Amino acid sequence: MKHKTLLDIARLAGVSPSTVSRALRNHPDINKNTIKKIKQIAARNNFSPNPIAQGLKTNTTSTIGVIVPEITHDFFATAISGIEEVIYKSGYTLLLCQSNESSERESLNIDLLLNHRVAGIIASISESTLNGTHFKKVLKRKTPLVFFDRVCTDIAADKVIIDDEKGAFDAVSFLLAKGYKRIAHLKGPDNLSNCSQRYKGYVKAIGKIGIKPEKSLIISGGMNEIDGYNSMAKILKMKKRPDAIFAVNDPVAIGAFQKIREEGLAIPRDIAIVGFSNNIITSLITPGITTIAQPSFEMGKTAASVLIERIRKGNKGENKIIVLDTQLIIRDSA
Amino acid sequence: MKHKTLLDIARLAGVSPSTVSRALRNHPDINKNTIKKIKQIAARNNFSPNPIAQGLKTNTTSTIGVIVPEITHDFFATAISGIEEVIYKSGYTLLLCQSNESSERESLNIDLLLNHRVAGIIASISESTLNGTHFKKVLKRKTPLVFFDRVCTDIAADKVIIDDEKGAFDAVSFLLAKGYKRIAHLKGPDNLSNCSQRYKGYVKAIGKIGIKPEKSLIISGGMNEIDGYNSMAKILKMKKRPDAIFAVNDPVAIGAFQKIREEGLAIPRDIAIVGFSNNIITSLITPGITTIAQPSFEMGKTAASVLIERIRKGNKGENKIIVLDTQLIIRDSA
DNA sequence: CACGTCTCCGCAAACGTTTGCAAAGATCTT
DNA sequence: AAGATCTTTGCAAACGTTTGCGGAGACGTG
Repeated sequence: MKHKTLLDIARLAGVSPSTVSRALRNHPDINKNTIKKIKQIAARNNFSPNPIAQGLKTNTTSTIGVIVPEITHDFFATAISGIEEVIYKSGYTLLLCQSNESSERESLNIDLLLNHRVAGIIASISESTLNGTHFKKVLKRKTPLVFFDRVCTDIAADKVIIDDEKGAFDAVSFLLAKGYKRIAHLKGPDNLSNCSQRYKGYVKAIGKIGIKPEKSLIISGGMNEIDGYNSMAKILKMKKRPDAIFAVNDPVAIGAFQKIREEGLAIPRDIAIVGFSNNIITSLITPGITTIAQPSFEMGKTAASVLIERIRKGNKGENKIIVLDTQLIIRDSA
Repeated sequence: MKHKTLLDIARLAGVSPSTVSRALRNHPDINKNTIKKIKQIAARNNFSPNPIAQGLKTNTTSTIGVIVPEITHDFFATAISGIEEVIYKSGYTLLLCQSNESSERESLNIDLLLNHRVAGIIASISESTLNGTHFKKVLKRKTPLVFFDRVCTDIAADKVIIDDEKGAFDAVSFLLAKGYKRIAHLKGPDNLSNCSQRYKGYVKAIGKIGIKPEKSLIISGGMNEIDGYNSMAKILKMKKRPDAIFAVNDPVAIGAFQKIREEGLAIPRDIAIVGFSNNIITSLITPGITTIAQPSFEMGKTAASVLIERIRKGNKGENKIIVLDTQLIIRDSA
């Protein structure tokens, strides 16, 4: 069965294609009755205009491109879910790309999306993205762009983030209040803005009580479980172990958790741990991991809303930075 | 900056647009040297043909539509990741839809994808999809279609599944071998083929040692944690409790797990539990949950490969049913 | 030399929309 | 009654490709 075209509807209604085109979009030039008649006929034939032809004519589509490092991360999966919800309601569709934490792949994804004439792009940058040169292409094409969570600081675009520094500060302050003295930090890559912010929060919190951060207690690594596992292994080999761990995110905390358990140590008795993100899993393991709740679904939703607003306004206006709230979730790991 | 067009390249090369079009696709009618020259010029101007114009002309796109019940499910997230991997490598892009377990939404998603002239569709049906009438539209449009995991039995399409009956049989047999006598089953919706298959496997396993399944030990519910939690609550109220639980999937197992823990019971001492899918989480909680490993990433990859093969062959040929292997993963919950 | 056969390329139509412009008829103004 | 203005519609070009067909020139053949 073939799709009906504007011309088919025009013939059925006894008018010209241009009238149908205008009628379906409630153009004020068209008579109210004509509009009603045409809409009826269109509905009866369940016609909807070919988005490809529309795209060709208008040089834009109703598709929104999304680039995330990895779909399988709990945080990104639920953020995408939030994005999908508002995009869907607004009549857009979602073109999904995965950078696999590779900057080159990210750049190719951008080319792909621009080539597809997406109406806008929502992105969270990869671990290996050191600067935003490839995002400049997006700006050049005047394609609306919004970052969420992992943002590019050198690119002028809307940004939806959380107060990572404050979250980290809260987490570490909590540990300090509990009486822990030597707190290690499993740090993420420096080029990721949120990681360096979390690091700042860590430094600030321990600085507040007059301690200087010990170099040896700061272990840099990636954002995955395996990274937490490896960093923890290093820590456990130290002669003077820390009594608590602040992990840059939950997967890293989980990795550390596993290593600690493997060594037969008890949490929090031998070593305490707090994470960041409030992935579901932190509530299911024993002991539950104290963490910072990050509104992932909400972040996806607002990123999408902000983007759509920008699209509707013709990509005009100041760049917004929206900061969402975090919350300390206390469980038994500290 | 505007996108370059075929015409721009044609002018630069001093040939007609048709020649450029053919040259870029290595049409045999075009002289080898001309091809080389045109390709050079195209590359230098980093031109790539406008997919929208191509789509209009050829009435198909290089986009593949994916419909899943929920992106946030571990299983679907990793399956999507697998899909993305092969789609990307093959030069296609991924249009993602979420049915939110709603059959109507699923139907709308199908309309959307067909309207967008996707090259093919990969789907896993929703919990509330009782029959495949809305998938008939896909067949009518002759759009290639492949189901994975949750398939529509009444629709002629390629299918990528696992042997759910065997998986369930293995899981329950394992419990029986361990000496458990009264095994309850937290069952999924009957309309989901894989759920009814798992149920069959359960019945078969306990039938094999001469026991008849007790009606009261079979609790129907959904596929989420909350369903497992609620079903478990019912079970714990029974006067004569089962000594083991076989859950239709891991989220349900986790829900049951939480309820059991809340009641202060011990796993597996008071009650044993086995799940299905091998979500990461089952390995992280204590005790680890015995489950059936389901190759989610692999399923996504093969679904995509099968679809692309079908697209390339012009949607011809027999419908394939590909059954992937499962594996019993023994942990401490039984 | 006349003809057929290849090789290579361009013309122009087509895909299904959108939109500037013109124009026909209706209504108003003086 | 004759313009002027407003309302409503249609014409035709355009968006950037693809593709059937035709044709110009090169080459071979008898």
